Amino acid sequence: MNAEQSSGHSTQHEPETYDIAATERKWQPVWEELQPFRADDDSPREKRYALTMFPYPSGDLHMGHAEVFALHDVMARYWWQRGYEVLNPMGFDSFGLPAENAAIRNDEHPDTYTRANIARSIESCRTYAASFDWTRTFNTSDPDYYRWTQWLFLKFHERGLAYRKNSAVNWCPQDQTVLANEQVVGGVCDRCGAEVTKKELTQWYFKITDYAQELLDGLDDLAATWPDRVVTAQRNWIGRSEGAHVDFALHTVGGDRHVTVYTTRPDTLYGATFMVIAADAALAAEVVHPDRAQALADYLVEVRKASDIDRLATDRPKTGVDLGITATNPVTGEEIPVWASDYVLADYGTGAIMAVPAHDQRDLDFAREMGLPVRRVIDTGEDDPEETYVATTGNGTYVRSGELDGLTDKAAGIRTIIERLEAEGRGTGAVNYRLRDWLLSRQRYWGAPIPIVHCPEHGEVAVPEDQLPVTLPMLRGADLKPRGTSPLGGATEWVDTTCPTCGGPATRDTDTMDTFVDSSWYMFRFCSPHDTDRAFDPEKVDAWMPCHLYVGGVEHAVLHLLYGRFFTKVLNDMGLVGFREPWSAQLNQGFVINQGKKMSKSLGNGVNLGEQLETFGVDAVRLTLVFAGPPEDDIDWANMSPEGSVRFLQRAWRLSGDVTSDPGTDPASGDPALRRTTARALHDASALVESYRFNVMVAKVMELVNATRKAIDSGCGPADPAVREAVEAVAVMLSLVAPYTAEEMWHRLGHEPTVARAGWPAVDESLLVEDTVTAVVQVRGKVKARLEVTPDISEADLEAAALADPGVQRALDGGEVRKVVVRAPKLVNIVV
RNA sequence: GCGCCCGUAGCCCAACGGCAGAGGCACACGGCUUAGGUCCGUGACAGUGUGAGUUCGAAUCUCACCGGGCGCACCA
Repeated sequence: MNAEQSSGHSTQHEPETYDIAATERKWQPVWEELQPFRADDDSPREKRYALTMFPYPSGDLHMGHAEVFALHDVMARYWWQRGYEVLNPMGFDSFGLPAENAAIRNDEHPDTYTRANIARSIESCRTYAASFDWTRTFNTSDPDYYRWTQWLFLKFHERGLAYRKNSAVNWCPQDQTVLANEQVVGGVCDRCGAEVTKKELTQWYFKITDYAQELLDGLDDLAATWPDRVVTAQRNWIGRSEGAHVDFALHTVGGDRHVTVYTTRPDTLYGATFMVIAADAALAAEVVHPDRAQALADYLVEVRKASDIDRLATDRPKTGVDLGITATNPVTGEEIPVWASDYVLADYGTGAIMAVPAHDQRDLDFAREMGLPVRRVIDTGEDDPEETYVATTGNGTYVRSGELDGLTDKAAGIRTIIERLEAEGRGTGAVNYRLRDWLLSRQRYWGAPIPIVHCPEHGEVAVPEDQLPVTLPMLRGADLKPRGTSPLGGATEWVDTTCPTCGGPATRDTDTMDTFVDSSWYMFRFCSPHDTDRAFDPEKVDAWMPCHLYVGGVEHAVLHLLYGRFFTKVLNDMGLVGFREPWSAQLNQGFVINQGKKMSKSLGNGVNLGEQLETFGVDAVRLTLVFAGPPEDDIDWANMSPEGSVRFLQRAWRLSGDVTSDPGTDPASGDPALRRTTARALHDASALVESYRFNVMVAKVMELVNATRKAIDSGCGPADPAVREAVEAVAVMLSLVAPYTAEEMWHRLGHEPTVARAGWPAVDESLLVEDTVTAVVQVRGKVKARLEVTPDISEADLEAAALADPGVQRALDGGEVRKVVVRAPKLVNIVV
């Protein structure tokens, strides 16, 4: 569809043709003028905060953006129509690697690329008619924003929640920077897919583990309004387990010492026949017998060669070295050998385990490999693991377990052992989490500098708040090339500074923050985006938040969504916000795919959004995406029909030209049947939007359009007030999905812009009550008759009517009626 | 290996335990048209992946299996 074609084909039969391109051009400037979606902090209306994950500014929008913005916009626009004051902001997560890499390639500054892309993105969004409040926009790479990112870092630092430690960290050789655990998926870099290696480095961390239990508990409430998969992913990621810390006496050459292990099965302590220490834990090197030190060192070399991918392979044979020392099993008093292996992780639990080969498959595999003893202490009725090499983990009767012998209850066994250990001072019940602290420093340029100065005298010194922001030095092109250390280190003038405490020479921290830090608090900033005195205005934040709906991709299930929750809890502890969860409800959209596969350059199956918009228009593309199916489902563009969407929009548009009654006509005297259809459509559409069934909502509008067409052509006629009522309802409902068409319809109906703020028509409840209802009569569950009855018919009357029906009588065929189930006024089922 | 979600017409998808079809695409036929479809109308097409069970009644609840998708997975 384009303008030339339509005007060229105007005929006396179709004098009016809907010119999509012209309509888009017509209303855009009008909306710019009206600014119908500017959120007013002081509005007396009830507030709604509709947030969609702000994007990295990649330039033109693509199909994925188009989908999420279309879905999100349905809810934002619906809330406006229902009379809420809606905050629907948009900004850009504009720090990050793509801009930096582009700057290296093009020998420029990342900001140049970033700003150009942001301008294009905003333009695309405006054409797309997303109902964002552009007066609140910001970019996380602007000093006005990252100054507050730095301020928050300092607040965390004050509270001991930002700290530095040395440890083996994830290193992406491609991006030349460290990564948080959350950014490593299956051993590869989440961003670039390169195989992640380990590196021993001193890095900054946020102490998210302090909030592990609360992050977990909060999910119980969110489970009702968040997608299951996100809640599950976060639960898994936090990975709470219950068990015990058990102390073992370790006999080393240098003397005895205690080592604590973490176990979820303290009840199997009698079956612990050896101990394993993580090979890369400092402890292993400390306790190893001198004769075995070389073997351990050799082994470590081997271990470090193995990539995460190798390490994650579950069928990988167990390896390890005997440390040449023994430990005392605290309940049996036995001396058991101590080994080092890479199947024990240094940074989980205590980095050391008690091995119970009979009841843990990993320990059994290791015992088998090394020829270590296996002792069954729970008889589950299955074959002995010692013979089958299959560890038994189920319930059974304790054997060879001292005071536990004869017990059959696992919980009781665990309780008994913990009580004994606690009484003897050899252990205690313990809870452990899989969640690790959040590694936030990055060795790249395009991020917020960490506002810390390192002083030879005073160590880590916070940059005073009044000296924020610590702005990035001007580096460009080759200066930004990754060298394994932060590019900021090369800016010596910037690095060399004075200690805020003593005034002596000192150096700035040269790492920048993970961009996930920027996005962990942006939802607060939107509430007072131009505040120059503070990160956000607590009063405004409490007025708008928590967000009533957060729409975005499920790929952030444990990254952004966990970090943002963590920040919110800390800010609440600091007294800056009045709530502990930032997003009350969440919706994940699916992907737009093509021909069954993810769109990609290599497959050559990409769909260009710009071309689709050019060909079908903004409204039709939006409509297609919303109508395609449930929002969470993937959309295969190859199965979609934007042509059909165009046709429907024209069909709807045409209705607006057929209405002959005047604006403001009282619909009360209108055709009752059409009025009921309209009322029903509005009523159903509300419920459907509120439950995110946007595709079904669109179907309801289509139904109303069809009914109205019929009423005009072969029913009450175009002059009937019910027709105007119906078409106006179509325009308002359509404004959630197809804003241009809806506006044009509204205009043709004789109204002033904008339909987007016209308000949801009030539904006359009496019109929702049907005069008659079709009652179904079943015999043996099969439909045998339909009766038109009043909605308030009594069960007895309905039963009598059903039994009197000739068709039913025939079906009964004289058989004996054993039971009659009546569900007035809809159904009767006769059991013979 | 463990857990979760999903299988309805040629296709995309609807259906408080109660008439399997709301809507759309594609298709066929008719109308309007010099013609076309971006118009109007009509129609055909599934018995709900398979097998059991619960129930007066199952697409819907339960179990098993088949097929597809997702998450977790050496975390002691």
